[in-house]
Order: sequence, then C-alpha cells, then structure tokens
Amino acid sequence: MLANNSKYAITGLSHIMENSVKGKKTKVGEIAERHDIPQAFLSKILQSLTREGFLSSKKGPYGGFFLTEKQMQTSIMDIVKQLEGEDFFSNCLLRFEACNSESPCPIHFLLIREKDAITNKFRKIKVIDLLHNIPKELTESKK
Amino acid sequence: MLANNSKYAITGLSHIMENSVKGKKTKVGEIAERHDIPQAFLSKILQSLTREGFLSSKKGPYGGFFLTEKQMQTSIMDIVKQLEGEDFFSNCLLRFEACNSESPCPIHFLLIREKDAITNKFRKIKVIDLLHNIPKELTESKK
DNA sequence: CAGGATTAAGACTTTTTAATCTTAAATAGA
DNA sequence: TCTATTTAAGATTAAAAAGTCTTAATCCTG
Repeated sequence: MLANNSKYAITGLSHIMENSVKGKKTKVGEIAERHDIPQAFLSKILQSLTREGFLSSKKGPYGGFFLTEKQMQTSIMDIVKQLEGEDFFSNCLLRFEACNSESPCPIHFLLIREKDAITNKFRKIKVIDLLHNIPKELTESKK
Repeated sequence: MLANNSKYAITGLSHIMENSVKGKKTKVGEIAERHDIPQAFLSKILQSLTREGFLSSKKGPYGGFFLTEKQMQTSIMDIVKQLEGEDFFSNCLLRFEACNSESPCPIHFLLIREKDAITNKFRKIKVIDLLHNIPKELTESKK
C-alpha cells in the first residue's frame, strides 16, 4: 500500500498531465478542489517533486505546475521511490528489511511472483500513461 | 504494504505453527527474541488474534500460544483483514476509498490484474502454509 | 512600480501508528 | 496454599505520518 504522499502525487500528476497536453499550466488549488485533497499538503508534495526535477512550475499570475515532454516519460516507479524511499520496491510485502531468497520472510516465496509483477508494472508505467487509464471497452459503450 | 501489525502477526503465526505441529506451545518471549520483535507489542497483537478466535492460548507455567487444527486452516486474508481493517483488500493500491471500474483512480486499470492476483493469493494462503515456504530447489542443494 | 496571484520553504500542530509500562488473572508444581 | 510463570487488559508514552499556517519569493498586469 502506498502512503498518502504517493497517492496525492499520482493524482496530481494525472491532473497536471491532462492540462499539460493542452499546453496549460495547473494551479494547486484546482487539483485540490477537484480531488478533495488538502491544498497545503498537496503543495508541499508537488514542490518536492519540482525540486527533484520530476515536475516544472512557474510562480506568479498565469503560473502553475506543468510537465515537459521529457518529464512525461518519467517512470512512476521513480516518483514513488522518491516519496516512499529508495527501497520501497526491493522490500517485500511484509516490509522485512532483508527479505530475499536466501533469508526469506514467511510469505516470500508464496507471493514473489505477484510482488515482482507489481514492481515491473510500476517500472513500465510512465507519467504520460496516467492519461489513458480507461480501457476502450469501457469508454466506447455506456452502462 | 502491510503495517507492522500484520508483519509481526504473520511472523508470529509462522513460528507458532512450527511448534504446534510438534504439539508444543510457544511463549511470546521466544518469538520476540528469535525475530527481534518488541515483546510487549507482539503480546498485544497475539492477544487480539486470540480474542478473535484465530489463535489459542494458555496462561501459566508451560502455557503459551498454539494453533488448533481448525485454526491452521484460517486464510491469512482474514487475519490481515482483522488487523488492517475489513476493506484492506477492496481498496486499491492507491488507497482510494472508492476506486472501481466505474470511478477509477489514475492507475486502477493499469494495475488491476496484479492487484487481483495479490488478493487471490492472500485468500488462498492459510496459516498452515506458512510452514512450507521454501521451494524444494532451495532446500535440497546448498549454496 | 504597485498589487494581486501564484509557487517555495519551513516551522508548527494534529492524528495515527508503534511501542512500553503497569497491574491483574490464570495455572502448574512444590 | 504459596510462588514462579505465563497470558490479559488497558493506560501511557514515543515516533512517524499527515496536515496546517505563516512568511517569503517570483512575476504578470496595469
């Protein structure tokens, strides 16, 4: 499970992504209001992403957050790692510090495939993919 | 990611399981020491499992925790649900309260297969399975 | 160049999770 | 029945995560 940090970050990036492809910047307040996220907290999170180069911002009127083409290609694994800590994905689901094949936790081998699948998916998903997140069969027909 | 609660609980049950098949009871101190878990905290967790019927205990000298045949068949999903809350598995990885196909979070469809696989695995794994957690190829040859 | 709009930074507070401490209750064995 | 051993229960404290507040810096517009 991800912490609130990552949850808000991904939601925010998804929103900023939508606007960025239209060439628009996004104000924190807009994201906070639409997704019901505490604004000051979201600010801090987006600021930290900006500091680390995952996101761009501009102050002042008509300012806001936006993503460059290059930033849209960031793997969300890198973003989660920055927010949750470098070893988020190397730790096992039970959060044992040193869980691996040689010194496994009680469920290491029982869940290793599923764990790896999740890790690989996070590696593959890029910020730009947060845009196309609804499968065709659901967008084409209604109900 | 599971909280410490569940981590300690599964570690503890795994240890108690080992002793239970030999007909032995397990003292909290023994588990705490072997796995480096704060003893008083582990006590509380095991006590709560006992209160809910997932585990058995006996006070006094030669007492300790143990598992009945029936308790060994408990799905660890039920145990995690009790410790982390009923909707642990119905929430998505991003912990959105209401994330489903109709109102998905930004990564709902990107991770739905992997998420479901994990959930099903937790449903299938029983306490008794915590005993046999090392694949044959690793126990047979060394190095 | 003044004023409002916006992000930046960091101190502060609240809430939740993790862990400890204290006292009680049960029970085996001498 | 006394004592040592063990779980039970709940109050308390500590640490971490989540969230708020305040002030500064930037920069567009008139």
